[in-house]
Amino acid sequence: MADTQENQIDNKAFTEECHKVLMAMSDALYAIGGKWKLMIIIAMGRGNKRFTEIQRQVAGISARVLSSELKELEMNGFIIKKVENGYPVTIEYELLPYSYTLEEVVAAMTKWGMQHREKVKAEMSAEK
Amino acid sequence: MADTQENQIDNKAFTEECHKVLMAMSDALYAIGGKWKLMIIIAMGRGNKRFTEIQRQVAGISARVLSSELKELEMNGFIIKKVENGYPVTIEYELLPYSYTLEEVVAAMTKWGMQHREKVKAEMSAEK
DNA sequence: CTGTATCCTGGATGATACTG
DNA sequence: CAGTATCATCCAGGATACAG
Repeated sequence: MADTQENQIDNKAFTEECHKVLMAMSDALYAIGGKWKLMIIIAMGRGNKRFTEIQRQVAGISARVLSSELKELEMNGFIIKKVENGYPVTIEYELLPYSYTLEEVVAAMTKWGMQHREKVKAEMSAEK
Repeated sequence: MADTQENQIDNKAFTEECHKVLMAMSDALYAIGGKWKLMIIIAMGRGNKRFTEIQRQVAGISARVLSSELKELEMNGFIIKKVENGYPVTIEYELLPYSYTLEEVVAAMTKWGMQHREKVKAEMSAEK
């Protein structure tokens, strides 16, 4: 009985904690989910600042999509667009400090991605 | 001159490293990207094993989508479907060990998601 | 309860051409 | 170089109904 009550309490707390975690994950996916945002941030973190540089580095992204992703990233405080007047005008994108709060996420995902690639490769050669 | 050469070497190595990281991220996004997979794994990690339990916990997912996501997760070795014969038949899904390799990723993302939520909330109240 | 079958729509993306 | 405009396409996912 006491056991049953405790279990109910535990389950309730557990469910609430689960909701919190799921909500956090949902928030994260909303902000940085999708096919490109993290990859753009990685490329920029490696020193790519110009539109064309980023596009070359992030294989497969089109100008239209890169343009709209950069706008979203700017709106959400991850990057800033800098326009230098001159001949010709020079445009550079830079990471803002908020991008660096993603370092752990990026590190964890890339590490996992590398392990996963190894696993898939091993399976490929295993099955004939 | 030597400086220029060294820079070229550095840049080349740097670009290659960037490619590796981007490829790893791309692999990871391919396997666990999308709106639902990580959330399903979180819910299952909290003890939800039945189809309906998972659907209730992962707010907003439809039966059709959950069904197809579970199939993909099973194909990719993240979960296993267990069928217990009885009256009625009981079906449970369980995380396989490979799901636990995602722990760091999940932890990093949920932590970031919580911080992000706080930041957004702070901005909301700031701008009247 | 645990799904599957259909139908359908919006938004994301690709392709291509064009501009300052 | 750094994009924008336009059009066509595709598919994830929602809604609903149904089935074992």
